[in-house]
Amino acid sequence: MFTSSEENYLKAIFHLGITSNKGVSTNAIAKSLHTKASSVTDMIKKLADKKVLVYKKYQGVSLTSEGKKTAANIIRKHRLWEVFLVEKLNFNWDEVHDVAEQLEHIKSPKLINEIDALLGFPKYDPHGDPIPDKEGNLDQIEKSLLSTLAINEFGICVGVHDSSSTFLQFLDKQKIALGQEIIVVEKEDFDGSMVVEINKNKISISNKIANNLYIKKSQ
Amino acid sequence: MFTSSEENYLKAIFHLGITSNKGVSTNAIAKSLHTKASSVTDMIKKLADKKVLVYKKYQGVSLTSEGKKTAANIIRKHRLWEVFLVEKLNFNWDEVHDVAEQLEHIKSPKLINEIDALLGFPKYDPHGDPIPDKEGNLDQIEKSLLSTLAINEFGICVGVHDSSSTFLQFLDKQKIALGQEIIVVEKEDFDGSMVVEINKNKISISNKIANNLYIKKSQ
DNA sequence: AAATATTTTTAGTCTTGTCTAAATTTTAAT
DNA sequence: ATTAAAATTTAGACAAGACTAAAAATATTT
Repeated sequence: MFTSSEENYLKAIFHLGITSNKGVSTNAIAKSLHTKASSVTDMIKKLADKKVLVYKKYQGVSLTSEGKKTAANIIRKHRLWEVFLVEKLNFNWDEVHDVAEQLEHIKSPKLINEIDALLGFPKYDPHGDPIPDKEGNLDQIEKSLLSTLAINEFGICVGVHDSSSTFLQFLDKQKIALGQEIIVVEKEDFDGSMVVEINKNKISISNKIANNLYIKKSQ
Repeated sequence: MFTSSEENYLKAIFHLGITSNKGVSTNAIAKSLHTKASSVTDMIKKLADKKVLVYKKYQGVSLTSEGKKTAANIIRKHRLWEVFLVEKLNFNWDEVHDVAEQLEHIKSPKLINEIDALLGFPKYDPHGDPIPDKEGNLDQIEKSLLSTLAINEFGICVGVHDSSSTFLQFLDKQKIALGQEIIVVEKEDFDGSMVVEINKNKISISNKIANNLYIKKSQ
């Protein structure tokens, strides 16, 4: 069994490990958890003893299959709770993260399985992120950042990269929601901004926004 | 804000304080939390500093109104989660305690208010215990232990004293549930056992059981 | 290739919450 | 009213998880 702190490390390392095929660096973990590198060194030694990751001094870490499974399970719980909060308890998608961060550490297999069933076994959370199955498998769908689309390309909004509440509230204000069709109308080379059509409205999107919105291209 | 550990102490002291009008003793708290008296002394000093209880060396403690409110709020959360688990997630009443013990420490006013609303603002938890309102008021209903009823007295099962899973499972096996009418048919002076009629069945009840089942007398 | 910068680790400290063992106070019994 | 017993507190220790500052290893520049 793992403490909440250990679980948070596993989750962070799992997320960081997806992008890089090399080991995850101490500093990267520290940054992601808003902690100090020395604290990370202490913790990864502990987790290496528990066989959930492999650690060679100065070489970063990578999760064992046991570690991956454990991490995926925490992410599964986090995302299922997020769906529950939005679907059953009238939370907005920008309000769920902090609460799910607490709920993901509750230890009760029956609890999370029943929540899963109550929700009808959802596959994606409110931000479009896939929910790992009980074995820890996580399906990666084909998606692209809005910023990579060319003029006249179109697709469906399927997720957000940054799920900070300011960004999500911005999307709400612009009436941009997951599942909506979006078409690139204009692109400005100068600042990377673009004009898109969504919901029959043309709106101007800054480069920063376009770098945070995932699109599933339709061909 | 309070740590989970502090919250557990407040809850324990609240429960112990209901029965005694004097201060709650260090040993009683230690026993209730399965901890040592010296640990309790440390913690109550800390809680006294936080103004949630008053403490005079060797004299035990009692909660301030602030402390009572905080404790009642934790108990409110615990009992609402228990209702949720039974009503929405197919938990049996003997399975809810440990999970609720974790869930009660989740910090999110919106979460618990929405759970309350989802459940239709219940007044009692699955064991018949009253749920405090948002201000921390807890209504005490008139109830008696089954063991205190005389022959031919009858009433409604409204709660359990001991809510250990073995006792609750025993009640399930005997088809005894809250809300059912119960009549005392025979009483045995020798061992305090009794025969009662419940659900058209006559069953024999040991003294230990009769001391753990609460009845609301009908007159 | 040497010098510099960055990253990582080590060593030592701190807080929270727990413990044991010993000392003190209160309560109960003779 | 002493003495014995029980309850409580103090003192000192420990584990978890964090920190700072300094040392060591790795990367990057020149």
